[in-house]
Amino acid sequence: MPGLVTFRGEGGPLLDLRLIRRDPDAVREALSRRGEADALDGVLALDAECRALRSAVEERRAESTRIAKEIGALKKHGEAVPAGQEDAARALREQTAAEEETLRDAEARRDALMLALPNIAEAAAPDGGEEDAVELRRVGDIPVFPGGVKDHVELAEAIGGLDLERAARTSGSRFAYLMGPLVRLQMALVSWAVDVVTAEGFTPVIPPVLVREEALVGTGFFPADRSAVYATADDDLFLVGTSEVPLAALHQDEILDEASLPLRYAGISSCFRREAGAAGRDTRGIFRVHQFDKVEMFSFTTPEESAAEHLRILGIEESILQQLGIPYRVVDVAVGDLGASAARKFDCEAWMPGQERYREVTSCSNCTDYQARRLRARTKRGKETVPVHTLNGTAVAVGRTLIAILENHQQPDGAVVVPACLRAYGAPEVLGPS
RNA sequence: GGAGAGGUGGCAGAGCGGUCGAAUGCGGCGGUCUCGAAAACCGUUUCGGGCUUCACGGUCCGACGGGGGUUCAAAUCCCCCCCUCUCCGCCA
Repeated sequence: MPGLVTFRGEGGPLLDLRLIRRDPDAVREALSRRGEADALDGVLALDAECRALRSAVEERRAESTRIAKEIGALKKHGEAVPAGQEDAARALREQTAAEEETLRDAEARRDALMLALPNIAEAAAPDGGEEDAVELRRVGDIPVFPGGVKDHVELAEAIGGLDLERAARTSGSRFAYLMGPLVRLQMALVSWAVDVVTAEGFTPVIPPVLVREEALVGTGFFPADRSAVYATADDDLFLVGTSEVPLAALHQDEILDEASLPLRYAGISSCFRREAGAAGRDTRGIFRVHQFDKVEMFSFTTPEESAAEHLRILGIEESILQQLGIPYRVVDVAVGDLGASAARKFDCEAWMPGQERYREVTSCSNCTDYQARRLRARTKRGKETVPVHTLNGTAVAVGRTLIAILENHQQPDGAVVVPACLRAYGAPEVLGPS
């Protein structure tokens, strides 16, 4: 496909530069909620510099073209070129080259700053940091275990489904061998989830999990979260932490027909995370591991539809947890805890009896036009070309969902009753200790 | 991995140093004709950015896979990279 493009020379708008110019105070205030207000003034100063330089450079280029055309016309008609005209043109060009260098440099610095700015949060998103997420609701009854609670490691090992020690020997900490009955359970879970989201209009996709840097920049993981991503040693490829990355990049550099929106995809993939900076946290079991599998929903919508799509995705996530019989709560994540690309994020946290608290199992974000700008995924609005909106949400994060199933549905004898919806997909009714 | 051929507008496909953002065909859009439609005919149809405008618009710059170079002048010449295709090798 010859239309496949690598990188655009002159680059598209990132955070809407025009919006920044028109109303810098509003943007500054929005960014200050995320502690990034200062970065804006650097951008504004550089932008003014870039525009002044660009005007000057373009005038010179116009002059150069004019002279070149004159010379061309003369030569074409066999007439003599006035003495010194070519020398003058050369001198002008050399002058311009120096200015172009300055312009390129200024624009590169401006773009580097722009690339580091996070998205502007929705006004309704709560202020604050990690502790300031607002609980929206709790659904499902928390199970009680008079005879005592086992956590997922005990339960999984007892049924021959997990080997952590050998995984550590093979690959280090935060890896697992998932085995036997848990493999069957995972496969059922994935197949079922794919059916559920397919019924909701999401096209299943198995995407590449190794991607170029551009896809990670485009989705906002770079430069902000670079340390979380595995890089390959001999190739310029990176292992994705979520299929959101290749799904977003699916329509990179495209102008989508508005009538085709929303476009909905469900990525099925392994996910890889370095978990740098998480040392010592959640070290037990498979709650926080370097590799896990996930079914991920991803939507491209018009700007008007994204907020509704966000709630729709959240609804699907909740429906999945309800069908699995997992008690959960929904939280509205505070601005300071959003990823760079998100304008609003809802997490579903499942009750984990082994930890006696709610922990994140799914998450859905509205990235508005942030990723679309970076990836140049657009649609036509009359004569205008506008960025689309992108959203992503977890259908099933397999590892954490397995934990929630095991721990919530455990029996006094250590057996686990499998949710009914999975039985048609090849899961046994009960996982019994061997 | 080795050898070769290529990458041009939504698609097909010319152009191979000057007035080319780019012939032609198809498709799309608008119109004429028609009760309506088809056909025919006429017109129109890329993207990004700067300046200017309340706006409609105007004007200039850039882009022929990406980046760099040669030249007064590059889609056209040179170098590097990316991608596609064919053959060979290897492989699930």
